[in-house]
Amino acid sequence: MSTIAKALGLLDLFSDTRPRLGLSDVQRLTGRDKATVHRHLVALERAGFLEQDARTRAYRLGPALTRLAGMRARTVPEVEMVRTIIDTLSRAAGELVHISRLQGFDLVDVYHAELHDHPVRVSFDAYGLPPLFATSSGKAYLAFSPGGLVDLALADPRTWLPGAGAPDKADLLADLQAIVRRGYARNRDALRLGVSSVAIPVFDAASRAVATCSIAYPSSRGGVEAEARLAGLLMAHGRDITEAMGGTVPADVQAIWTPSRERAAS
Amino acid sequence: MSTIAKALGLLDLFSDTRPRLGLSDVQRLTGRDKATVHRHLVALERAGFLEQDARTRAYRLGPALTRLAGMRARTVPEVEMVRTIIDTLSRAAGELVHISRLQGFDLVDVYHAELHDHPVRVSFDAYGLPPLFATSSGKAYLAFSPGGLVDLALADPRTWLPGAGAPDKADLLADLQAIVRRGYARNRDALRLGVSSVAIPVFDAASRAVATCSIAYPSSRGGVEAEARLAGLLMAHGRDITEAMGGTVPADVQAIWTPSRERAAS
DNA sequence: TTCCGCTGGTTTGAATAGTGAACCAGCGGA
DNA sequence: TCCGCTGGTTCACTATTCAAACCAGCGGAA
Repeated sequence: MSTIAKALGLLDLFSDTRPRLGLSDVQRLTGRDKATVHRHLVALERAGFLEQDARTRAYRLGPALTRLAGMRARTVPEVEMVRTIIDTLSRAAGELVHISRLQGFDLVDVYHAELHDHPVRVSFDAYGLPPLFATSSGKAYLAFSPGGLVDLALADPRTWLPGAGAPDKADLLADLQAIVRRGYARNRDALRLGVSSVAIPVFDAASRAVATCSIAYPSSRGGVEAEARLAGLLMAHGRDITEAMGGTVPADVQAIWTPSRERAAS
Repeated sequence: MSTIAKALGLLDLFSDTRPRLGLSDVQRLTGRDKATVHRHLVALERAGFLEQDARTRAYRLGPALTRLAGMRARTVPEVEMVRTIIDTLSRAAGELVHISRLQGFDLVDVYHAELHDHPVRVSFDAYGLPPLFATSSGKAYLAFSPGGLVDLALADPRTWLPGAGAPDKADLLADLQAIVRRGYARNRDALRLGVSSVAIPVFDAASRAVATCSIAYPSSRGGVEAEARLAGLLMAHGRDITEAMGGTVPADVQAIWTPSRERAAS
């Protein structure tokens, strides 16, 4: 493991629930040497990736991150293009919409939008790297990926529902087939009670699923009709999203996403 | 110079005008060894701080930055984010600097600093909620906001100068246009006799004005030169302030804030 | 007060990483 | 075919990391 990876890994220790860490905290969490950890923290602080509270000496995420993230949002067209679509979608859905990319079996947030003012909203820890099988996004991804991937994913404990062990393969495959037929994946209260979601895959230029777009909503807000409405919204924009990211939706998927009367009209 | 500093320094090579860099570009810009640079780039990419275009093999800023910046925005109070900048600014200006956020048409204090020891100083009532048109901050905000907002503000008596009635719209619009051209708003003895101030807007991620940063000083302390010095100071830090709060300065405003010789140099 | 256990931070020689000149392969143009 | 560029890799040499001991400061308990 490279020094750089180790140092950057320290940034991942910070989370919504743990926003401030002291030297000893970091040392305990990583199990690494204290002297080294300290030098890394200082290096990160010098570069502006962390900043240190003058009083408590605790470290927190630094301003350089904001600066660079802003630059990325302005200069990386993928983000720019996806942003307008997701914003529109969030407004239309009235819920939290987010788009995540897959790195290994981790779902990492590319962009999310919450442009509405429901008093009750899903407060989503968009940056939590949830297990694949615990999310509609993860299932949407697997459903539209080559079969071998499911076995790989099943072999990795990090993809399992917390405290639930490996999912049953037969059940899972049936589930994934249903998703393909339906055109979208769904979740009700799986990862967190009271939170439901629907998700569709996003494809790359070679029509491989590489990312997902999902809408999360409070289960209290709706049953079957709400799900149908939100899933319909997602599928209606599915092609736009994939194309904004430079990809192509496979014809068979597009056929499911396009209601038959529209297909007849076009 | 540590390995970490070198690697993180690579991220600073990316800019709005240079968003995509190949290995050779980075090597040339840094003057460092190609093998090392390559290893650093790969490490950054693995951590998600960069991503590589599959086709051109060029690197660009990665999604981890968005993820971490979002976390920072949620976990670090905005006061903390701007504090160091405002403190520095106050020391450099030798005057009272404050940053206010707009809630409706009220300017509410986010943070202020007065790190100097002039015997004569502007004593500021941070909780006074002064009327919008009576402050340089208010005018800075309106000048850089969509036109419709002016009419809304004019319709609200709470924004008027105390005891003065509604401002004349034509005068006001001319005033606001001058502010946009100048890059900052100013006030002399408007709200309180003997108190002058200069102000610039602070923008959010969508480049909308959402707050202001101003410097208040005793009118006795200076005329045109003092104003020019303080306004210059403000504009020089304008981008830092906006970015510290997670926002983006619109290109046209940045062009006014950046002296032409600096623009030529970069 | 004195002790204790914690905190952040620094120093030491032995082990382990990172470094950089030279190298390779691929591509587009003359 | 050659050239100059690109991104990427290899292997002696060297700088960094490791582990442990150390320091100073703080807050609570005896």
